[in-house]
Amino acid sequence: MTIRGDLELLTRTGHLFSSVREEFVCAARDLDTWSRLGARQAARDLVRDSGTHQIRKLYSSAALAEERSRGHLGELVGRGARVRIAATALPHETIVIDRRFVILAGSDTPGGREYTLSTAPTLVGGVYALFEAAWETATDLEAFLRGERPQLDADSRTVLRALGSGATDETAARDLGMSLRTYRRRVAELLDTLDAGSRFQAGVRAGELGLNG
Amino acid sequence: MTIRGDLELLTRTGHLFSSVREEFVCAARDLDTWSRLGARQAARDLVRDSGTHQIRKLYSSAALAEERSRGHLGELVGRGARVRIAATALPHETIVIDRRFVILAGSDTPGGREYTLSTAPTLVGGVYALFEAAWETATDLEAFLRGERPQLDADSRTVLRALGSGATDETAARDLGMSLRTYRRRVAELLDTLDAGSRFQAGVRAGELGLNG
DNA sequence: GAACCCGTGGCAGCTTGCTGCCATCGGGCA
DNA sequence: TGCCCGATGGCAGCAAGCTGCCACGGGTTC
Repeated sequence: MTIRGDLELLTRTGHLFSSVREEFVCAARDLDTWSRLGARQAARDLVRDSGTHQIRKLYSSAALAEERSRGHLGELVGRGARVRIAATALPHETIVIDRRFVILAGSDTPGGREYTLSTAPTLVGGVYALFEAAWETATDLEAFLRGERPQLDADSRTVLRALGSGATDETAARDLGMSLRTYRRRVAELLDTLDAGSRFQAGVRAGELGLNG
Repeated sequence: MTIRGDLELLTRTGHLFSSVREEFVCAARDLDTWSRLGARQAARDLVRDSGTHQIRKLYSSAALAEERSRGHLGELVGRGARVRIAATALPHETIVIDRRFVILAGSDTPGGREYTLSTAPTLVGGVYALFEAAWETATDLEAFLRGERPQLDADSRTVLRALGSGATDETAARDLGMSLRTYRRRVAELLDTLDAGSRFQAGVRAGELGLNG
């Protein structure tokens, strides 16, 4: 079933949100959608009486950009929801309720954003399975905030990858098209920001922070 | 569009598989489905002329249970496909082609397995985004196979900890009460068993395998 | 233009890491 | 005892990594 526009979404699916029995899972890029709908309050209510059901929310790191959003997420966690942060963009909002309904958000169009609501078990199951897989390996909000990765620039990331490849400085520098001296400067800077006393230690840190790809 | 049974699936979607232009992604528990369809050969053909498009396959670790399957996966990789292993079960097979079609498999029913084929952009986009998230954090087949931790003896673990502490070889050797030469032998052995080409890489591996603390 | 800052890269000298070679030591074994 | 074997450690030489110094080029500022 296709739904066009936020208003229709609210009227058509509003009752679903208050009928959650066991589980409410949601994947999204950030918290904009619901704030735009003014549905933040509804979500809050949803969480409030969540004694009976489980709430899981998976966001991209973009959700942490604004201070306001961070506060809201913290509040959610405080009320019993589980929040995790995924490494990818999650451009399409996805909601699965009780493994019975799935709501997928499309892209913005002139006529308003398009949503798809479905109860087909195949569809719900497939989406749920993928959500599960993404959820399983995402990092907990708390851990993510604690881990506050020292955010490296693109340059450092390349160096990191080169280091991880096991190449010597010489070949790595050549591959990256920079001089040996500069490459080593980069490495030194990297060790510095990672607060590592040796390359080995830096490797461990890099691994911990999941800076590899 | 709902499809009931494997036969119908083949006739209805066969042409899609040969029309892949850019990308073919697939998430599944294991390789049974396609072998059951005798479609293994078709998949092989698909990969063969994959010069133009990209193939990504995400499986649960169940796909590695059988020797035969492992061989098939290796073959896939050899032909240019990228294979990763997810931590979850992935009970529902999912295929996305060129970000235009999505095929979802349901559960077995008396009348045959049920499949859903859709081209709705919202749906395809949503599924694709979730796939992307799951993919991003899954581990590469190669890394997964290698990851069977090489179980180190107590000695190596001490060395590992010393390395992780960031100390130089000299101080580390002194602390461990062994000669510099021996310490370095240990380190060399360690790099060998970790299959690392540099200390940095060894650090990453050690982190991956959680051999710290 | 002159003065300046900043990132880069070459050079040099030093430290650290790596490894082949050989001497040594201690433990089994005939 | 004499022999073998594996582990150890010293040594030496080389490779790799580290860093201070200075020069060059491209911006910016005055």
